[in-house]
Amino acid sequence: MAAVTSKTILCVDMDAFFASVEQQTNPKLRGKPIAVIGSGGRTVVTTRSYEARKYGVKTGMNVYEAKRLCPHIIFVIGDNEKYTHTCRELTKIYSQFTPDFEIYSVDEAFLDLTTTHHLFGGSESIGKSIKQAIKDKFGINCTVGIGPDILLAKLASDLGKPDGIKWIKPEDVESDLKDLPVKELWGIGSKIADRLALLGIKTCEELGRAPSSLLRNKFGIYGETLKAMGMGICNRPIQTKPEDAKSIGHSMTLPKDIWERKEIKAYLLMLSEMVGRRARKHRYMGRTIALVIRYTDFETFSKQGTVSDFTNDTHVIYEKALKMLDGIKLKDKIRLLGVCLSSLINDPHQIPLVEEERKRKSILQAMDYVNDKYGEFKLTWGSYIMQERDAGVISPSWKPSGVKSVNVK
DNA sequence: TCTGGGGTCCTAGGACCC
DNA sequence: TCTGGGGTCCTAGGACCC
Repeated sequence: MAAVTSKTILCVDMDAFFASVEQQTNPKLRGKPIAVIGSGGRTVVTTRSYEARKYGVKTGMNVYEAKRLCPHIIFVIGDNEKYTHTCRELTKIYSQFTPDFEIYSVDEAFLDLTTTHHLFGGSESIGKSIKQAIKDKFGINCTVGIGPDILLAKLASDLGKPDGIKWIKPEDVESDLKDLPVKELWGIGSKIADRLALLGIKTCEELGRAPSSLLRNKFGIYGETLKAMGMGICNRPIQTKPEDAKSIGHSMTLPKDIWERKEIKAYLLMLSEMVGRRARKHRYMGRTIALVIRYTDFETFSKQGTVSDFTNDTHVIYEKALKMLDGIKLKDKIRLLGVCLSSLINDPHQIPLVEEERKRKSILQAMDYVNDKYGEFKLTWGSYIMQERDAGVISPSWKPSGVKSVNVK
């Protein structure tokens, strides 16, 4: 392999982003254990402050469990506006240091400083400047990780948390990864970690030294990637231009489990409209439609089908979803319903976004991310879209009464 | 009193065609 | 007598991420 011209990647990861924003907005919350949750009745903890973490409160916990662990925890319903606004402002800070950055999610970004770090006194100096700028402007902390690739920059930010700055230099990769559990790496979850453990591989060093043939045999095409990851090598480039979406979907845990077909249909229509409307707004059409169902006992499955023509028409999506529902003999009450449109193409009837709006589109994606997180019907994806929604895009005539309870607040 | 939502990528198996 | 196999499309499900 040819000697790699080392890149310099910087990862900025907000510390407890939503919770920090809330604490900054409302001084009464500062220094206290808080958890940001959704507005629905069956919500979970999305972000918890560092004060709450001390009690063992974790992301994904339901509110009762969080309360049990931390009786004086304060729950705050998430406010997309605040987070998307902050995210948008953050990009202004990043762009001062490089044109090549990727908004990976609403609270995380990667900056490629390879060609610009020398202009600002080095990457560590940039990291400090960014941290300070964010602190000054928003009063919140972030952690900066620096590394020769995206995997290591991300790892560095994880290791540096909270409110830290950590640099994994090329010459330190080997020692930094030596005893690091593989689970710490971005892309290795609990299942893969378990399977690796069965092979006697627990640390990154062991992973990097494992025989390719073994990994390939056990993990297929991903085996090579895993081995490279163990050595701290990652070829994923910074995506400065957002890629086209592959799917657009919405799902919701219903306010209560339902069985009545009439009720199910009402939700399916609503979900189909949410999907169709988003596809139309972003100029996509698709021809694969999936219906997702979760029963009371959490058993979850999906059924998908293909329609002959690409569509983003609410009713085409709805009718297909309904047809697939007809093919299912429900064994229990339904807890969650979802509709997803995939096999997407750009809507040929619409003019694609011009090049100059690329960056803006990536910000949009980040905002989508927030709204995805609070994907309930009443929530918007960004301020400028809210107006249209407020204008009543969803006809109240077919809005099922049951949804109202979701919409409240 | 239970357990969110939106994505991407990968695999495996079947249908169908040449 | 015997038995093919590549390629593509499609569906279902799992793992991972924020």
